[in-house]
Amino acid sequence: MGKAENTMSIGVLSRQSGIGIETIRYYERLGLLTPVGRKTSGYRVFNNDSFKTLRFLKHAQELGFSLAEIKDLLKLRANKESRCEDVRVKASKHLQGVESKIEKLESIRTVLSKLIRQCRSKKTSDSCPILDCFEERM
Amino acid sequence: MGKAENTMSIGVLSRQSGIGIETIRYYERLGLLTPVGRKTSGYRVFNNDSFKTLRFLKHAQELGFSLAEIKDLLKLRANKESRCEDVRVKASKHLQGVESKIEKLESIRTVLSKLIRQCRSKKTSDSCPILDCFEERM
DNA sequence: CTTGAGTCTGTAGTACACTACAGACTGTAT
DNA sequence: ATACAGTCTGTAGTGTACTACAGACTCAAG
Repeated sequence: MGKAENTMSIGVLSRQSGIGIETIRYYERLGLLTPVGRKTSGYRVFNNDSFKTLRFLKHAQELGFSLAEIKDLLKLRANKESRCEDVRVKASKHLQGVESKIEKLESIRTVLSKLIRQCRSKKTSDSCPILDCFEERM
Repeated sequence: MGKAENTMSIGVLSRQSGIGIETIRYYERLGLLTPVGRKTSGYRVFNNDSFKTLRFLKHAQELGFSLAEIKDLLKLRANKESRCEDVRVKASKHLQGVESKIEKLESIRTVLSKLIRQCRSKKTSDSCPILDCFEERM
């Protein structure tokens, strides 16, 4: 053991995580990722935990969590106490949001595909069902 | 007949359409809605067509079209020539975008609800399946 | 004629998640 | 010693769709 701390500069972290340097600094400004320290020169020092945090962040982001939500999740991850319940609640709320987005998009899909079908099968060549629909009052 | 042109000020148009004055002026800047004229004072003059254009815009927006897409649609609406085909193509493209968004959201929903279920039914109280998942490499 | 509401232009702010600089300093290899 | 890559801070720009505001002008009613 000893001091094999696995530290790295921001450039290395960036290359390893596939996240841009500017983006990493941006995450720091938002309080999502704090360097483990600084060199006397002011250079940020990161370690493997930083890398894990970034991976966590990316995964959460891929599931549609905003950076603000992710900030909360990271806090829960840091506190080892009773976080699982809270995480589940946050995830459930987020799931609800996802589901309502899906519903909205599905109703849009229904309307749109109906209009496109009408348009394709229309006989009267002078008016466009889609444009007509958009002009009508609801 | 005669000159019952049904003109109105921006404030009246705003109230009738439910769209804010600033927003109407913003639409004008983007080239989506041009007043039919100006008074000597510089006041914008609108008419019933302006109202119809705004209604068109809102309906298209409710179906998820961006203002840039709507600008194109409005151009097609203005040209009386062979627009229906073009409109259908634009609508179909938009529908594809909607469908791919739905797919993405559905896969998110699947993953999320699975994680939440795992979390609810877990026995081991020390680790959180959701947090664990986010930390894992893909 | 005065008051108050309406409107004008131009600019800037909001939210979100980045992205891009300028200008200065540091670290490393030759 | 010097070149060059890496990093620093702070500020500003991107895209989307608004929204707000300052300061000036106009319009209608009493």
